[in-house]
Amino acid sequence: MNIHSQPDRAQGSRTAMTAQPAERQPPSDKHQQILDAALRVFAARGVHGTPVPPIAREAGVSVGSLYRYFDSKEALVNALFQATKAKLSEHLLTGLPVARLDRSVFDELWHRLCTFARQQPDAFRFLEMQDHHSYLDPQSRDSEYRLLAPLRQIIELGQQTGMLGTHLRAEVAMALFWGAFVGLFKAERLGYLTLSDQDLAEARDACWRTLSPQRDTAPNNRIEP
Amino acid sequence: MNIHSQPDRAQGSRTAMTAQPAERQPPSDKHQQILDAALRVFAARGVHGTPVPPIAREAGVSVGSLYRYFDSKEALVNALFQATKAKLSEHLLTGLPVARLDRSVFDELWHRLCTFARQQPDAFRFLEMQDHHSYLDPQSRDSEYRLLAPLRQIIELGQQTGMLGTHLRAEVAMALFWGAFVGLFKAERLGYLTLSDQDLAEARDACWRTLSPQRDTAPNNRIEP
Amino acid sequence: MNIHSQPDRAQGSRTAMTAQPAERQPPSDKHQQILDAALRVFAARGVHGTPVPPIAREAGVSVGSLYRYFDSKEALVNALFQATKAKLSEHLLTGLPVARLDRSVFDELWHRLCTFARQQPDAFRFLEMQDHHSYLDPQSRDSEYRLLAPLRQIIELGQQTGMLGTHLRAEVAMALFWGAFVGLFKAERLGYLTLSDQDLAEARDACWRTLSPQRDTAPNNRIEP
Amino acid sequence: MNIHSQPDRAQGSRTAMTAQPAERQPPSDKHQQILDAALRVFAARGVHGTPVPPIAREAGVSVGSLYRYFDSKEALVNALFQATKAKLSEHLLTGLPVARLDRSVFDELWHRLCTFARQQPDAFRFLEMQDHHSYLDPQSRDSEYRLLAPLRQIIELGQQTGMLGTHLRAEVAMALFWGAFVGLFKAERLGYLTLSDQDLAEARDACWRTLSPQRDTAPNNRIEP
DNA sequence: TATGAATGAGACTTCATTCAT
DNA sequence: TATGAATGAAGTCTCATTCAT
Repeated sequence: MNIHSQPDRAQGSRTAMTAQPAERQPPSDKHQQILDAALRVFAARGVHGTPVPPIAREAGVSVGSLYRYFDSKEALVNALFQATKAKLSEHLLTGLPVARLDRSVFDELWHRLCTFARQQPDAFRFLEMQDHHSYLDPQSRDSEYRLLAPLRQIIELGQQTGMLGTHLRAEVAMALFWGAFVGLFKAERLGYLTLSDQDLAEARDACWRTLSPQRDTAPNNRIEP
Repeated sequence: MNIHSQPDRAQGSRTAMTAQPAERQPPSDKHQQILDAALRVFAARGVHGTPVPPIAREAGVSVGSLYRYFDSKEALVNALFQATKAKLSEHLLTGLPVARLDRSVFDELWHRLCTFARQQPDAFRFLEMQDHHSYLDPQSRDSEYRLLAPLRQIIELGQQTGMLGTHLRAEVAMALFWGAFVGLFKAERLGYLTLSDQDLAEARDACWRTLSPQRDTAPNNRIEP
Repeated sequence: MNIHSQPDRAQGSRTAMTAQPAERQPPSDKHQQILDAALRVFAARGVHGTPVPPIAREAGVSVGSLYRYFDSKEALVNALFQATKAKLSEHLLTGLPVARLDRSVFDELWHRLCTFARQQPDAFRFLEMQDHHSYLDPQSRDSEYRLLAPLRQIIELGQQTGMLGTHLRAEVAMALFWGAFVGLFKAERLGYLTLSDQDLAEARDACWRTLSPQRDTAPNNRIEP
Repeated sequence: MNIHSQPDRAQGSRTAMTAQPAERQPPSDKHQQILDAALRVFAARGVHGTPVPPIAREAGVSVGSLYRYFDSKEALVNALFQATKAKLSEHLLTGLPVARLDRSVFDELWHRLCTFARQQPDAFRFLEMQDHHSYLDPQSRDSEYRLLAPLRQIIELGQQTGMLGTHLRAEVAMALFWGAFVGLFKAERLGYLTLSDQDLAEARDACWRTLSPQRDTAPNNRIEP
């Protein structure tokens, strides 16, 4: 059983939608070239820090052409955001066995996260950026959700099947887990550490422990001010 | 043993002060007014997305005055970054007993993180932003380190005294923990969940479990693709 | 016989005029301090290149005080221009025997020009500047004339008494002479040469020769293009 | 022997060109249009006194376009300074016979100076301005020298061949001569006189007399103060 | 269709002048 | 009267977008 039971249809319907007026060629060569170039320069210099001409230059097209494929810089950013989220979503979820969330599925998920962060650092960095809110449209914000929702479902499933503990609400568990993973690679990018394979394995095990059923609960004995 | 001294009183008095007449800091120090205003607008709209005039307006001063207090917008951002980092640093570490990192100290630290994120959401959000690298000067980057270094020392101390497990390198443990906490409040800010006190307590316990000594290690049995 | 037959009266009347409303003290201490300071900084950095605060600082007064003595920066520049022109005028003409323009009077005039350029280089440089037209008022332009007119009269007198040649109209003679002198010190200021006393004496003699009665006139035999 | 070649034809054609349709340079080269416009407005209002938008307007381009052709206002001023100095240099020196500096060559040089000052008054005025030092780069200062050096060589040659007197060091002679010429046209621009052809011829003869070998030297008998 | 020069609104910053103290 | 912090109009420059070629 796959999370994305019909991944191709979803992709197909999006294609059909934008192909209507024959004025945009979605998977055209240049379209993709521009997205790829934009990802590179945005990851390097940020969205606000990058004028349009360098994007076009990096893509090997003229500025005028870029505007034939995207209505505006903002439209380009949103398209890129959604495409990149979709790429991550696909990378993480396609073919992931989710009948039950056991340790092997978790390890697989972790592995996929790591390969994405390692192999597509620009994409990972771009998605991480937080000055997005000023130009992301509702649809883009939605694409954020389209990635997180399946992950939360997996966690809920794990809790229902007893593979994960119920000491955390699923949303909270996911926020912690996702934040921990992002924090790991952010720390590496900022130069605070270098992640060896062993580090990643140990981090994975620690995260699993966090999510798995508890054997004890330490009492809250915070120092009262 | 205290790192600094009297955190709560300082915090308390600041809170009381802001409740005074005009809802804003008293006009004692225009420098501070501008920093406060900048924090609000930067948190709301990002640094690149905020022109200087709105900052001045929010601070209740003219643009010219703003430039009397800060050489440039970039200088303002850096000053704000350092001041905010210092505020967080002070909030977290002042008076924190660090002779040994036991559960009670950890809970206190967690509590302080939560009160900071709750009481000063703009500061928390501003520090989280990731498009900083394009304008932060070396001194500002340094201030990042001045917060993280003590935290890492605490973790190392915990590992040496056996209160924390050694299954994670201290840097990795800190990156995971910090990322998890940030992820929690980021998820709330983005509207993915609402954090109850119980959620926070459960998350705290889960994080402690992650860091505390392990009783077992699950074998890596990832599905090979 | 003096050129300025009643120098004091002219000065006196100007004083009386501005002393009327008792709101400007013309020869007051600060008034003069500001003029002196303005001359220094204008000579060094140009009028447009100098903001008002540095002038006040150089004068040892506050900006507010400066504006009590001068209505505006433009008014200050005009007052300075007129005062400096008057200073030069006085330096050159006061007590100069002009019953007849013979060689000794010419030499005296040259000597005075040189001492002014040497002893008050800021004043000389300031008067030389040519971006004046954008802020000089008619009265200031007039002060230019008040210096040149007596000089032209001297030349005319010299021509009438036969001490100078009549091969040049008086205005033309004066423009040539004045330009030559200015060119000399401008070249030195720009670093193209260093003027020794002998250079100045030789230049003086050359200028005298130019103005004195001709013994021959070379025919115009320019190459026709 | 010629320094360069065919000055008059180049000059003539340029003159003819400007008489074409639109009163302004043909729009062949926007770079040149901007330089021409800048020369006009700078000559009229000074460099510091002229904002960028009027330059663009005078050139018939937008401000943004101006910045496509010149990195900054300062870069524009420097480019203009160098181009104008080169134009003057070419106008004066191209094809000038300099095997020996005799009267005919001197008259030719004078004629060229006059045509330049008459036909390109803006260029002449712009070069004369003295608030240049605050924005001219080393290369521009160098271009000043590239004009003066050949002139000084000509004077030195004239002194060596006995056509000019040796009573003045070459640098001094040149400073006097150049200053005298500048003073002449500056006086006309300021409205102190109007130069007829005869005035110019007489001034030319007077300058030649100043430079040519002396027959006598008057003793210095300045009045001692 | 593709190009990239041109546009001009709007960004950051300066500075002549004012005015509360 | 003296001060200098405050003001905001105006300056220099950038960049998302358009359009003639």
